[in-house]
Amino acid sequence: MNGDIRRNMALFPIGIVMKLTDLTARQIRYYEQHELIVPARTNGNQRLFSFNDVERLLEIKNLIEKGVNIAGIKQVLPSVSQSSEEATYMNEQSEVARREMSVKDLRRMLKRQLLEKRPGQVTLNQGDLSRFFQ
Amino acid sequence: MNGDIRRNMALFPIGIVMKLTDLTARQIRYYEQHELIVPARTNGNQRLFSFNDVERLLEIKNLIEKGVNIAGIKQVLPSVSQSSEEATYMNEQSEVARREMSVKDLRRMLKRQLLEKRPGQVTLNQGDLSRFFQ
DNA sequence: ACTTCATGTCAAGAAAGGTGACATCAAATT
DNA sequence: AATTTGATGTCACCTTTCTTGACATGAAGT
Repeated sequence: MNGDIRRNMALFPIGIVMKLTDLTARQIRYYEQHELIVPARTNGNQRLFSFNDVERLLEIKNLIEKGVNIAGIKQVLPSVSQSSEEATYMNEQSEVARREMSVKDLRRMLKRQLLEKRPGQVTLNQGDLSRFFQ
Repeated sequence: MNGDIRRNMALFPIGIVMKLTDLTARQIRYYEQHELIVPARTNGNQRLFSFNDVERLLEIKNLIEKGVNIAGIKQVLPSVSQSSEEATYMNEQSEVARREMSVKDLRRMLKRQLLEKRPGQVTLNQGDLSRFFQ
């Protein structure tokens, strides 16, 4: 949608996303169950979230806090983007991996940037991710 | 919004609207209480609904049936139009009343057109009102 | 006069949302 | 290889909100 492929790269396991969004794994899986979000999966079936996924989760959190129920969120948020469905699960064999930085390195770097700078509460707000894509 | 002043004319008391929308008075007042709709009032404080109000109620009904709660409807539907707030309560003294047809006559006519043609179920659906404004 | 409408309140059922806690097994990381 | 992290599933539970029905009383409309 954006043209920026990084936004759709499936990078984060659920543990990271928990910390980024301050949602419990229970909640995140609950929202997936109700089709508010469709994260990619690794070959081993573990969820991997993209930046877009994380932003969507932040929007969901936002609406929930406004009292909007699941059905309402489905009306408000654009239906689950096919971009998630065809999300790029970047493994070491992918074409992108052949460039300067491996996915592993990218994830490590982002993990540091996103989490380690803020001890204690690391909750992001909507828009906080945008600075990574200026 | 439309330029068609008739869409904002406060014409129908709650009883008519009940039949048009198949909502109970309870429900309609409930939606007003929660600021989903702001009908005009007569001098005697009774609600008077415009065509726009009725259409809005049909949309609300639609969303309710999809399971969207009040908070969600507020997100989905454009916030209550100021057109309702400054809704034209047409009484016999108003300028429009000086034209061919009095408001009383108009209401009688519409009542017949909208209700008497369909015995039993007279529930309208979204868009049904549009034929009055072609 | 008769019908319709307004406001307010009690009640209550139903669903929805959200969580916690386990248990078991598989995947990933180091 | 060992440790951590994640997946699925389930039972249970609580709390809240929604949403509506049903009355009662008094005023407005026709």
